[in-house]
Amino acid sequence: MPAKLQVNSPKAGAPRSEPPALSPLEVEAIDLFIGFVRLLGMPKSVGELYGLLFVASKPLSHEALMARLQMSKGAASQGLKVLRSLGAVRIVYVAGERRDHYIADLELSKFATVFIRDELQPHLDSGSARIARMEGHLAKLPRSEREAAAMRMAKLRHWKEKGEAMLPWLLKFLGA
Amino acid sequence: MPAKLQVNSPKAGAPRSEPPALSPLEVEAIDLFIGFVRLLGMPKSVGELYGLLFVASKPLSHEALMARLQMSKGAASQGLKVLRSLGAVRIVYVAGERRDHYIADLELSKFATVFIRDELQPHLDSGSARIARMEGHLAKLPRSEREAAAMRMAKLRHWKEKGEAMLPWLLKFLGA
DNA sequence: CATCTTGTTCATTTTTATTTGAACAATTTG
DNA sequence: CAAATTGTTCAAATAAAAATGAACAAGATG
Repeated sequence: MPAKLQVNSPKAGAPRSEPPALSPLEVEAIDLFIGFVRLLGMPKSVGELYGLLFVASKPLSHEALMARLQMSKGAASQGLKVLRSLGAVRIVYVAGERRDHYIADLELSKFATVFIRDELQPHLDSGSARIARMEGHLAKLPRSEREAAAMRMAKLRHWKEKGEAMLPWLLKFLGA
Repeated sequence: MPAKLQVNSPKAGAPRSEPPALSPLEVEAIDLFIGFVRLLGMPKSVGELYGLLFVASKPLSHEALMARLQMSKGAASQGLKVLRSLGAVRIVYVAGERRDHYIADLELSKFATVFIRDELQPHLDSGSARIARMEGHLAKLPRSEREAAAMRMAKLRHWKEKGEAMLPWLLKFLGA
């Protein structure tokens, strides 16, 4: 339902001008960030919101975002919540405006940092317990299989350590 | 339809014994790799297949995988195709057996390497052209917005370079 | 304090991703 | 070479993820 975009003209009458279409620059930025967030397994609405905010020259309200991206109120609300939680976006006060206004934090590292903390870290952290558990099961294997399996466990441990060694480095790299 | 799993007993009669249930070790491995492949945005069937193969003490046939994981023939075929293309799994010849048999390549780096090559690289590679395009659009912006936007383009370029600098290092790390 | 505005939540719908299973092609076997 | 086995492909079914929109809560405003 594209028609009847918004019926709340500020005071009355005036039939709410359409929000300006997206400029080529904006489209390009949105497209870029859609790809980026998809890579991190996030919904594309998050990329749309961040992309538009990234090139916006001034703070945009929740409603402006929603209107210009033709996105539902709910989707915008949820996407902005995610972006806020990443620290990728920030609410700024705009004089005389009642609505929340958003600006992008330009530190792209925020995305990666949170991804590492929320996705990678937990996997590695639970890894030790898991490997221990697996080594426990090893004992019950027939002798003939035990050695090969033990070798695989060693591989796993090796990779876990490798991952753990890499993360701090990665974070430092990103943070620099 | 769990009944009638397979009616092809090697020679005749004998009503095909159920495939052995998954051992705790296998379950643990499968669970581990499901998480791992999900992280890379792959379907969980791929993780199931690789997980089972990772701890298997001998090559498993397509059919054995399918039966033990209770997965359809199609899913197994497609999952194995993916794993083969990653180099994470290999077909081995088993004397006297007609069916293909698979073993896992234990180099987990294969997953990451292919992910980097297929997902990250292309994004970075298309990045230069995109930034150039965006800088083209910049010229058409009103003076007031141009500077802020130019700054953002600089940020983008910076991150692209950072990414490009990181990849070779990452690959070396993984490959070591 | 009644009314409006703004934003969030969540049940429902829509869209997208994955799996299934049947048709097919290829290969083997007797 | 007919019959049987094995694996792939793909249309259809199912499951999972995301978006919608209406109900609601929390302020503002007069």
